[in-house]
Amino acid sequence: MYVSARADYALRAMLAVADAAGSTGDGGLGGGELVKAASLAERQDIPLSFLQGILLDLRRAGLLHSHRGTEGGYALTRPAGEISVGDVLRAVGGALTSVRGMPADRAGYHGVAAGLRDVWLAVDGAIALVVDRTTLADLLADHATVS
Amino acid sequence: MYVSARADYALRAMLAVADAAGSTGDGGLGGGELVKAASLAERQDIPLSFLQGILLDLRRAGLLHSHRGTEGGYALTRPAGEISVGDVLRAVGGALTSVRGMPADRAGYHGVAAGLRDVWLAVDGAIALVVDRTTLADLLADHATVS
DNA sequence: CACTCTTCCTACCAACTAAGTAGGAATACT
DNA sequence: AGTATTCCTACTTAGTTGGTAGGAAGAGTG
Repeated sequence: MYVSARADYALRAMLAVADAAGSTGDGGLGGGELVKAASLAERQDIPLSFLQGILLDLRRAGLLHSHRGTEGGYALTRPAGEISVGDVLRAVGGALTSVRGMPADRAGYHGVAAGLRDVWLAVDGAIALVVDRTTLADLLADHATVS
Repeated sequence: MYVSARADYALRAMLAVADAAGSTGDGGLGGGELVKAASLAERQDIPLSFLQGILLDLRRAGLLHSHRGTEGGYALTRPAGEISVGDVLRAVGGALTSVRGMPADRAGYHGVAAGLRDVWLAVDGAIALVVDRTTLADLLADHATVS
């Protein structure tokens, strides 16, 4: 699996939004506090103008909602426990597994190589199992126990 | 997971070599019949000069041995049942999972994103489980039952 | 209305990688 | 000597990734 900078930044930004909302006392139920892009960029060391494009993707995917103006910013549309890592990856990245740039399920093998398609599908399923089971809340909880 | 053209071709070529050796009656035990690069390229629709570089990688990784000259070609160094898909992928591709071009195990997260590293390691493990369990012989057997 | 702050959106640039090509040197057999 | 094949290096080309710039549109304030 290749995790692009875009996908990496997207996850870090989502975690930072979830953390900011959760730390204000609403129990991480989402939708509360608005966080500004500039604040996210600074807290996770992400180039601001690059981050803005990523946040736009996340909003279009329905994971964030935003508000403009002086008191504007971003917030989760759902509780952190209902947003999985896979949701975020698919919002910015497309397919989890790709073969030569194409999604794994249309490979076009012939002859003796026909079985390879099933291997890629099995890999895709195994990845999905991990990333769909892990939620943002899980990751935040890990962090809390460490610090 | 991203499967590059190189990795894809490598697997198809290995399968074609294994098949050619197996169909000569030695039971697929490897090391027998030599197959020419040109024959592999034609049977699996791979650009010949590109394939030659890939075969070189596979030989350097110890999966193939080669012989030059008029009756030259390539053959497996081990039986097809002892070569896994993961062996081939690692021979041509490097790490199975990478984050922004770096191997998954050195990510450098801080703050609230610290838990991400464990996610990537879990993904890497899940992929490895699939590709290390599947051997070339498994894939050839699948093909045999279909055709 | 005028002003400020923020998200929104498009276009663009530089660097890198992947995919494929070309041409020849080394080796093996006849 | 000659031929066939692997071996190896350098190169080209096209696409993607990571990142920047500059403004338009909306939201609040006096």
